[in-house]
Amino acid sequence: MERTPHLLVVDDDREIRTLVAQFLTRHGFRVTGVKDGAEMMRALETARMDLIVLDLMLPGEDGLSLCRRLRAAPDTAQTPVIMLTAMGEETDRIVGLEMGADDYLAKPFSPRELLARIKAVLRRASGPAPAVGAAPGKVLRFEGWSLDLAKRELRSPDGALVQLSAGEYDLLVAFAEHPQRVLNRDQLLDLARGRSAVPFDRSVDVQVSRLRRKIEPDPADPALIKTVRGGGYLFTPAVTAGS
Amino acid sequence: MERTPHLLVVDDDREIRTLVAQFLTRHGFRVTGVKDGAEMMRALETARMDLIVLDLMLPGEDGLSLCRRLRAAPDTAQTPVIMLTAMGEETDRIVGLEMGADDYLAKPFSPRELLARIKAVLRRASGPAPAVGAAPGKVLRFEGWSLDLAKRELRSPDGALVQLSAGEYDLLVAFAEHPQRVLNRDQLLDLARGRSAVPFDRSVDVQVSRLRRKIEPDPADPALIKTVRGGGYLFTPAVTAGS
DNA sequence: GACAGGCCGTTACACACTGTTACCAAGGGA
DNA sequence: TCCCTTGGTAACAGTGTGTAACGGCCTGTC
Repeated sequence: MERTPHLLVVDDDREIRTLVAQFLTRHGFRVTGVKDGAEMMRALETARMDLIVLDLMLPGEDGLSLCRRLRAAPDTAQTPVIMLTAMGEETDRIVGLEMGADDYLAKPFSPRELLARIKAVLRRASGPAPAVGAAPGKVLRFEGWSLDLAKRELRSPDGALVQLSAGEYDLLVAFAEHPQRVLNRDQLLDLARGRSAVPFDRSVDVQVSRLRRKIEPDPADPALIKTVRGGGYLFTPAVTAGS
Repeated sequence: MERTPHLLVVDDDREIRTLVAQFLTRHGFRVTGVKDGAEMMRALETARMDLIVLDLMLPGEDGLSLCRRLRAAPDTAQTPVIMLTAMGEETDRIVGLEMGADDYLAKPFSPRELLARIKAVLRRASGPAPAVGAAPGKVLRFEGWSLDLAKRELRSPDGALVQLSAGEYDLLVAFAEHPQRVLNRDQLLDLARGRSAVPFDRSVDVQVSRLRRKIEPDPADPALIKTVRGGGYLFTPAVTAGS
């Protein structure tokens, strides 16, 4: 998505609305602020929105009901919604998410957190809708290597297909999606296997060793996957995403 | 090994400060308490902090102003701040968040809540991965040497890769990021290891000795890392940051 | 259902790293 | 000069990491 994402902020508190709008504008979004559901609908008729920040408590029709209506309309069924609620009540969160909100934020919230969640939701939404078994058709490239996320294939700089086991592939994706950042064993286990470490868990070390054997020019002196003693592992190359 | 997060508590009420510090220490943090902005700035010069708990009402410069200054300085622009205020006024909250605070807590607060928020903010701060391909690897150069922070690599003036252990690398980064400044053993330990010194701690001396062996032309008469008797060590070269 | 083959977690051992200790030398005040 | 303090570094021991080997599990084939 090249163009500036356009956000719609729906909140009846003028101060919050303005503040949030200013903050998000400073961070590179186009922002429209409205005070209730009626204004929201009018805004949606005139412009396509990339994401809606929706307060739960609104005069007139409340956020939940509006969210349901958004989901029902074909034009807005796919538009991500982040709900704001005054209370951090579990039930609100559950109901909000059930109504189709993509994320939820309890007031008082920090603008930074809202920003982070907006970015996360947009990132999630920007990939093509996950069809059956299809990963986003993305290719990650680093140091001549290319990692095709749709095909689950790795090609070496000379274009040869490198056979990776499922575990090696998942680990490499975890690394390639978090480059130049030290990842500890827990994080890697979580990213690649979706589980957490048990005491004396050495499985990550062993998988890293196996992966290095396949992608490092000199596995004894690794260049791509560096060990950070006491910290974890670091994927050193700059990674670019393409298709 | 996760390093213990180091928190800075800024509050002019000695009792609150001590109480909070004790509580947080019991829960596994390293805590430094100071009473005003001047002391805060001094503390930040000597140690890198992972999070700052900042009272709004302070003698001298107030919390808001300090927060703005923290955000403006490159070293602390990323350091999370949690604001404490005596009044639960909405405007204070908003202004605090606008100044760049990450979270906000109204006095009187329960230590547990503070703890929960600190943990949440730290989780968030370490949180989402930077966008793929976004991080431009920084390189520090001095006297022909280049220290690649993304790859964790050191190259000598003739371009050869110099193998450093994790500890040697971290120590060198600490030096290179604070050149031409005497750093005492406590500061070096904090910068490079994220821990504080125990009595009779000589580990810094030993690591410096090991590092010198690898980067000094003549380790017996060091030129890059000078010893300051009774003071600490001094990294003498001018350092330039590039990419 | 039996079997083969590959994958992956566990274990064990070798080796590298790092904090501690000890001893010696250098620095500096009296 | 003596003597105490401070720093350099060798030696050692505890800890973390690399990786070979093993075995259980799953999958595909017949």
